Amino acid sequence: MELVKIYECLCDRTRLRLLNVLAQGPLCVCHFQSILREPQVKISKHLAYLRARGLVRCERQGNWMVYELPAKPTRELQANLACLQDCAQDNPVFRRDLAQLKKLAPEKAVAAVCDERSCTCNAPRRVRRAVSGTS
Amino acid sequence: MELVKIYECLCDRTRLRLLNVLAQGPLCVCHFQSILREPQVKISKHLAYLRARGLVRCERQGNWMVYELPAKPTRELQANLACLQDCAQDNPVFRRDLAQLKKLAPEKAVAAVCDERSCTCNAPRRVRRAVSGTS
DNA sequence: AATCTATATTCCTACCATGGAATATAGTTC
DNA sequence: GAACTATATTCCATGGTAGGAATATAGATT
Repeated sequence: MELVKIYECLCDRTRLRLLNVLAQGPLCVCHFQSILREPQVKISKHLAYLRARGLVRCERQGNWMVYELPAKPTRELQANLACLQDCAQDNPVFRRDLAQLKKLAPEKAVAAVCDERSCTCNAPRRVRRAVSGTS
Repeated sequence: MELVKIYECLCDRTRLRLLNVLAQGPLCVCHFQSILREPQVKISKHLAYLRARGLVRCERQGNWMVYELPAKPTRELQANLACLQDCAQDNPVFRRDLAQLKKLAPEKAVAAVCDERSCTCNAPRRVRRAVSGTS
């Protein structure tokens, strides 16, 4: 039963948040990181989980991987994503995520990829490197 | 997030079948057994799982436990049960289960409890007993 | 080619769920 | 009250999943 696979994807809080944000349009991984404020491994793994089960697709754009919902979802997937959208209305977590999304890309409704040069998502790594240079 | 709990309940094939049948009305455990053709432990455990998470209620009637969907489900639960109903339309397993249900209770759309005397759900046990009596 | 950046994968640990066999429990009937 | 019926619970083994730390990879930049 394919339906079970869908529900398996939906029964994790992080994955629900990812899908909720993705419903607004394609997005790259580091934006997910800063919107959900979750570590890179976690985001990446859950996206892989969703990808393995056909709930999302992804495409490379330079350094960035852009994730998106499938163009032609199953009837079952479509119904459940709509249901999720519906349920997300009231939920403070989901609403906050969408607010964060708008902050990252205020001009267009949807943020696709980070700025050309460097995105600020992984700030900590740059800091660590600067420190090591002082020795 | 309560929504996750709902999806956790939905991500098992047996539980989906139980909920699909329950959408037609209250039902006792042994009817579930014969409709799904699954062993008693399995049915009972999954019903307990659903009960612990508030997806079903139950009430004793003599020897029988009658399970039913909650009278006033959450908005979220309501939405997801409706979505499940929608998805179940096409699914052969779900359809077969409903057909079995109608066979058990053709007169009324909904079967509540087994016959007064003895229900035929647990036939194997009676056989075993007969055998032991021959010694 | 060396370095950097964004993302993925591997390894590990802890936990939770599933399923079946056996057993317990709570009503019912005789 | 003893036997029976419907259902629940316990015990056990197995497998899947989540999360983090460390590491790998692929493309970009210098």
